[in-house]
Amino acid sequence: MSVKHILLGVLSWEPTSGYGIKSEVEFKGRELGWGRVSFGSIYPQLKKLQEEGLIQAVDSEKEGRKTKIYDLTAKGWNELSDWLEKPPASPEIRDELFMKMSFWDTARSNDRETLIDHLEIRRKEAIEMLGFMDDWMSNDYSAIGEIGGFGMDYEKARLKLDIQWYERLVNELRKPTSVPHQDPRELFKKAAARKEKAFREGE
Amino acid sequence: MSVKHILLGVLSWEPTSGYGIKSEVEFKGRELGWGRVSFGSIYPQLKKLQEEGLIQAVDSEKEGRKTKIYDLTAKGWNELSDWLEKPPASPEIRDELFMKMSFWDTARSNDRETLIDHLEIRRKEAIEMLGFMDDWMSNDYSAIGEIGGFGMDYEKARLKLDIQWYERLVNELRKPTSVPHQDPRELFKKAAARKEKAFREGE
DNA sequence: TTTACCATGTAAAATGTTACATGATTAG
DNA sequence: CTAATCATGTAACATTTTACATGGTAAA
Repeated sequence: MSVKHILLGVLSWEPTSGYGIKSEVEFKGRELGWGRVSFGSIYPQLKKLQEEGLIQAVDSEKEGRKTKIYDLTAKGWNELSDWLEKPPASPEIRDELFMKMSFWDTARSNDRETLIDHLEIRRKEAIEMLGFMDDWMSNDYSAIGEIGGFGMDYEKARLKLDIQWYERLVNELRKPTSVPHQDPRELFKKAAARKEKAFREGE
Repeated sequence: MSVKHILLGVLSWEPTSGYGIKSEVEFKGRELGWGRVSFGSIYPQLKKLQEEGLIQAVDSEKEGRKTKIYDLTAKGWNELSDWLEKPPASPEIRDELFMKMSFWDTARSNDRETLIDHLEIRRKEAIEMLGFMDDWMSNDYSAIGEIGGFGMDYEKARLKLDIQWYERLVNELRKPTSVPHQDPRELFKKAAARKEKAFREGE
């Protein structure tokens, strides 16, 4: 969790500024299991980390620019290393597509077209991202370590699975509607009745 | 985003209490792309949704218990449906394992065993979750709709990929260390030097 | 009778985002 | 010369979690 370790980690790659960290996260973090980080959390955190002695400002080589370049201190390297040693928390996946699909059967069951649209957008985005990762992994500028590289390979495998699945699902949705998968307590039937009743009484 | 639509969605399945919503989310939501929801956000939100007229308290069948059962109003059904119509936001994946792997090469490069431990834990968790989902999808109580069922099928495919990948990665890590994948600017070499320097100066 | 579970709620703390303010430098 | 990008920072707002307070019911 926490921006703190993202900042320490990014600085472990190379000393940079708050602005530089933002770009790194924007660029690499997107598909690497980090969320986003805003300036509003980066700058105060950098200040705090400096006060705690985990990072320090180093001389900026970029003349003229009023930029603060930070690097890890010994304490900072230790903090980062200690954090890596702890078992990672379970992944937090918040995917509105899946949330929406969970509710589709009760709330929008006779509209398949909109869901197909959503899936097509996702498919395009995933293909784009895969291309982006391929380019990125074969450019002559970026550093990819052994372990970090494994992570990226996996990310690519996952994207390929996603793309396949989006395609398969669109095909399924174009076939005629089938009956609910499993409904021992007739919840779907009841939900439809509740909905209808709500509209009768509501208007 | 937002607890709001999770509450509306869960209530679309079946009228229930704040406590009941929490259980549903704990139970199903875990692997279905929702985050967690705490009581501290459920109860205030339920109150708010009731004030806004999106949900209403219905008679509790459970005699004796002081429990408030909520159901959607017509307005609530519309709100849920409108939300489903909008293209889902991009997935937010926050996986500390991948974050940690991104930083492993600079901060803990000569410790492969700890990472193997992390991966083994993940593998076990994924296998457990897969078993849980299989049980759950074949019990005689839970309702699974057509669309929601597709989501679960995909989730299972993803878990299988995860398991395979954890295994493959552990195998890779047991082999001797290879050189960094790609390092045109010698960042890894420089990082090692910066780290060493920080410790020399720091102590 | 005691433990586990069912059940609701609030206040404080943590965390983070958005929007704004400000200004320098570089590329076209 | 003007747009894009580099660059830092704060204050207000939003969201959510944690911790606490409270109490009922069911099963062992």
